[in-house]
Amino acid sequence: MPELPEVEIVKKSLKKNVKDKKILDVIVINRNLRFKVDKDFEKILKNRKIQNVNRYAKNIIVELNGNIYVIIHLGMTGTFHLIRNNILKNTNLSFYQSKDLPIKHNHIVLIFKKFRVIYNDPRRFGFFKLLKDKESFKLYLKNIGYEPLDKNFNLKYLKKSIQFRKKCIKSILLDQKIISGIGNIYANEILFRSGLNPRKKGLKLKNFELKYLYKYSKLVLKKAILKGGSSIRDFRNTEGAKGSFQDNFKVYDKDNHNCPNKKCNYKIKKIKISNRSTFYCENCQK
DNA sequence: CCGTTAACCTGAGAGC
DNA sequence: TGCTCTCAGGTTAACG
Repeated sequence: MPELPEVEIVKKSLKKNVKDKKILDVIVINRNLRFKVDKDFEKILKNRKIQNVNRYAKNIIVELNGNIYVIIHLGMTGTFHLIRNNILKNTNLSFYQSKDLPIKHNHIVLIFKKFRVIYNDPRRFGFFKLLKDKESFKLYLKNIGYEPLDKNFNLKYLKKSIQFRKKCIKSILLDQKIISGIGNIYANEILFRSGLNPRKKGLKLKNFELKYLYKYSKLVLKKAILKGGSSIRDFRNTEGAKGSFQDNFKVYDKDNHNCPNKKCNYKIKKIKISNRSTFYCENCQK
């Protein structure tokens, strides 16, 4: 479920706890995630030191000594739990789940000296991808479109990736190969703020509309990160802080609510675009 | 090459 | 209670 802002929060919590720590052991309980966990995953990670934890779009990048990279994607329901030795109370690293370690769907356990980190994922849409050299890591990133917070994400990039496409702008925003990091919530929110109808075709967008898209995709994601992400269910990060961007939703899950634009008396509509729920105001978004 | 659809999974909640 | 149906913050193989 997490999109760029939520993955950023998870990454920060993870980084704070595991950077410069050595992985003493690895247990894979279930290899059948979106991609099968590599056969030598345990062997390669064991006794390696975590040099850094980064993020690009919705991918968490764990950098280990010896040019080993682990790309972690949380899919729809992936969460991390950090459990300190000899302390019964669990510390949750994740969004969207209870503070306690779930009983079912724990798939991967990383054991450190003073704690262990457990990956839980009921639907198993997430993955752990092992990349064994810098080249394959670079290649992996190359196949992802720029995220709105990337310095290369600019008007020129938007023009060349949007203005010739027949598909609708919402599908473009959700296509990680074109623009990465945006998911269903933020696509809806960005389009409302940009005054763009989600069904509008990419090639119909005018330059001034691309400028709005540029502005609001950055702005919405940044603000969501500042607010600690969005959440519909309970969650805590390691500081016990809650995300609150859900209070700033203007259209997502607001069908039949009044349009937030005070000068408008229309109701927010709910439609489906390529099987994803889409919320918009037909008066404010042209 | 392009765009759309079905499929991958489990669990929560609504309606009966 | 329990059954069936729909929906969920994601991605991608397969198809036309």
